[in-house]
Amino acid sequence: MLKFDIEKKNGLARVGVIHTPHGDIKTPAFVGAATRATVKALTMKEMRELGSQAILANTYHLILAPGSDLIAEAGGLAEFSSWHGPTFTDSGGFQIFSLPDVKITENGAKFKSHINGDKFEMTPESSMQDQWKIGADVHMAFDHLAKSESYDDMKIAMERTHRWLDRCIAEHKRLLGESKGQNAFLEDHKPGRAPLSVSEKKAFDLYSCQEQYLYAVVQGGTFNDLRAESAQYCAGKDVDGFGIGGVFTADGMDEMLQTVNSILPEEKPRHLLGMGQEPIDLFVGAEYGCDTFDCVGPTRMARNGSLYTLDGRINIKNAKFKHDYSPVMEDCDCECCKNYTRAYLHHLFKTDEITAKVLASIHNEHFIVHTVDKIRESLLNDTFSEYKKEFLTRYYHD
RNA sequence: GCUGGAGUCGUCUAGUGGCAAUGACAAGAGACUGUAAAUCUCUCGCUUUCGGGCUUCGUAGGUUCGAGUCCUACCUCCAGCA
Repeated sequence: MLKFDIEKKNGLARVGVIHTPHGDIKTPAFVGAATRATVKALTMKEMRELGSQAILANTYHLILAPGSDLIAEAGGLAEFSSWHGPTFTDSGGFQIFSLPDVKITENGAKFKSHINGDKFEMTPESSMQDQWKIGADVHMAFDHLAKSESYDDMKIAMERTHRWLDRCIAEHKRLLGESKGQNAFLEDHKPGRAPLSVSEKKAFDLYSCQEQYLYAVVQGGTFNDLRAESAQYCAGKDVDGFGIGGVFTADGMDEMLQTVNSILPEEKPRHLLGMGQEPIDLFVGAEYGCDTFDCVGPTRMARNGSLYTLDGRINIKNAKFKHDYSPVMEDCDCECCKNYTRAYLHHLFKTDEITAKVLASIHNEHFIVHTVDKIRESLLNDTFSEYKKEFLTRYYHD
């Protein structure tokens, strides 16, 4: 069982530490989105220096390239990417269900690679196997995303997610073994049966002495009764934590999280999947009991020239920054703000220099990571509501 | 000086009688939430009560219902010859 210590509670909000085989995560924490085993435009060294505690990679992208076998062969995600810290993988469900041609059956999802058209089928079992080979500390269950926002579609997706969750749990346990030395996966490959492939052997050697953990994913869209039902279902399962999926906007998120996190067992960590582009997502998420977050927003915004400041986002490409020799954000101690001016960033963006994206990504990722770190601090100091009010009033003031 | 070619929105470019005029870049603005995203969208002659109005394709004339497109002269640039 994944070890999670709660240091302090305030309503649903809590401050804690997740202990993973690759190190601790002080929560609440923002996890960098490293979809293809890299945080776009940034090195892992830069990620460490800007204060990131963990990264999240994506199973869909990694099975397309370079393949989960290769990552196992390379020694797992942390070793392969040189991150060496706590890692998460998303199951790939979200990506697959957003593809144009995807056939869903009870067994799983059939789809074509967006890169070369190769045919794939992902099932709860295959997602678990791929994640096992990729070897992140925390895996997400393979879930089914609704094809529309309608109640009926949400219900269908939720119910299938629940059935798939049971299969994910069974396969996860089989792969890792109920206890060390009693690995069911190895039992399956006794002499006379199918031998272990090289990558399976490699993965077995790597992970049989080390735990990997599984989070169930709560679905239900914007419907509180479905969210409650989903949370109830997941809460009763033998998993290490929970992902909360299918959330796209902060509107109504407080009520939804209140429903879900009041039901989920308090002692297990919760990850709010994909939210964190808007600071309000992080304040509301933490306030209502989420422990970790991930989002591609900060780095994507950065690559497109939209930079966070305490007074809201600015578009550094705007002509008004041409002669602005102040840092992107006053009192920011990131590598970008400590050394470079808005005018310089403006110039780098206008001339399409690679460094523009690097510096902007450092700043945005730092901004979001530190905003969550400060939320943690404020929860410890009992100043959360003041901090939230002050931050959001200033940030969202026109 | 002669011969040939060329001059179209900030730049390059399409255009061979119905054209405010193609495309690209540049410029200006916007979007982006479990990343098919170093991506995508909009504006880009001047105006407008959004119907339109006005001024444009080196310059000046001309032919024509109508000219960026045809004719004449001139100006500028390029190539070759002197």
